[in-house]
Amino acid sequence: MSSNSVDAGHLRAFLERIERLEEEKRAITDDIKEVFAEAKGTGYDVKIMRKIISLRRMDREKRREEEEILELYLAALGEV
Amino acid sequence: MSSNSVDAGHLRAFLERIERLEEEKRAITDDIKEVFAEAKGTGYDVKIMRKIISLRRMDREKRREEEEILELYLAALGEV
Amino acid sequence: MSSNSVDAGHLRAFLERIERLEEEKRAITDDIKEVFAEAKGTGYDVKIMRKIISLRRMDREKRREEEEILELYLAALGEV
Amino acid sequence: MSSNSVDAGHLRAFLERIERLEEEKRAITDDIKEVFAEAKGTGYDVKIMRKIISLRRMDREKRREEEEILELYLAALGEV
DNA sequence: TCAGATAAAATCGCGC
DNA sequence: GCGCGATTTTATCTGA
Repeated sequence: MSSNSVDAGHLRAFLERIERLEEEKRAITDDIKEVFAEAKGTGYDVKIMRKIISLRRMDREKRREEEEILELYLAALGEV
Repeated sequence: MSSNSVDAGHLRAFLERIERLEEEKRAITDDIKEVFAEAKGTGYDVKIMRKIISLRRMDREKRREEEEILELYLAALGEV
Repeated sequence: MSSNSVDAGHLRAFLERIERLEEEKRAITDDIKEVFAEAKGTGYDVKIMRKIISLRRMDREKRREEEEILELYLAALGEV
Repeated sequence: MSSNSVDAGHLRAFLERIERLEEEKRAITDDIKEVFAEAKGTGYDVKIMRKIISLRRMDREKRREEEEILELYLAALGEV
């Protein structure tokens, strides 16, 4: 940034957009907590649930990374 | 937890609710990043923006806590 | 911490141990950078190398998490 | 990179060197954590310790940079 | 109170 | 050489 003519009103708009989004994010975090609490109340083990979710996420990420490396390999072959 | 009669189909439903919420959360995180990127493109300094947001959040929390303590005082007065 | 009689010389010793370890860590980080640079000079694609390393690390972590969740399941069964 | 004649065995050697170094790095990270834990057990505040370490690092960097600029000045003088 | 999960900040390497 | 994106590191927060 090198100009001091930046529009402060514009900055304020950016800040408020971010703050609104952060509030939404916090609400979702709370929702997640509630679902865990509800599951726990139904008799499920939260720790196990977290592990399952973690493993499922790792599967997805692994698949994604494998696709990425495949593309990198193909791109490298294209350069041969 | 002491029963193994828990309903696996129900567990699956909980997991999927959580995963959906986590996805929404990630989407919002991305939105926030985008707003920062846009602000940066407009010439604002992201690091400074983060500081401002952090300070504003602290202000809000401080005000909230002050209101809470005021209510506590008022409640205590009511009991006099 | 509630005592002010903490031994400042002892604190200094802790700080120095940490600082020495951090220095060792930095040295290793530099070594890693050098190996990447050497590999790059030999004609390898650093991005692909990083992806391979990342995938291999994910494999190891996945295996570890699977063992952990197995133990959690066994522990849960023990409580039936 | 334009050749596909890269030696795969050589690549493997690079990857293993890096992975070994990363493991050493992780070990040191764990050592650092342990020292912090030990210090905490002795009654020190980890957060404050981190701040002190950070400040000391900044001091060292500042001094280093000042020396660098001094050398630059001296070199410039030598060219007069 | 503590470890473990999550989010934020700093750092680094790559491409233009 | 510099900004951008990815990775790593630090700090905060939550739950046991």
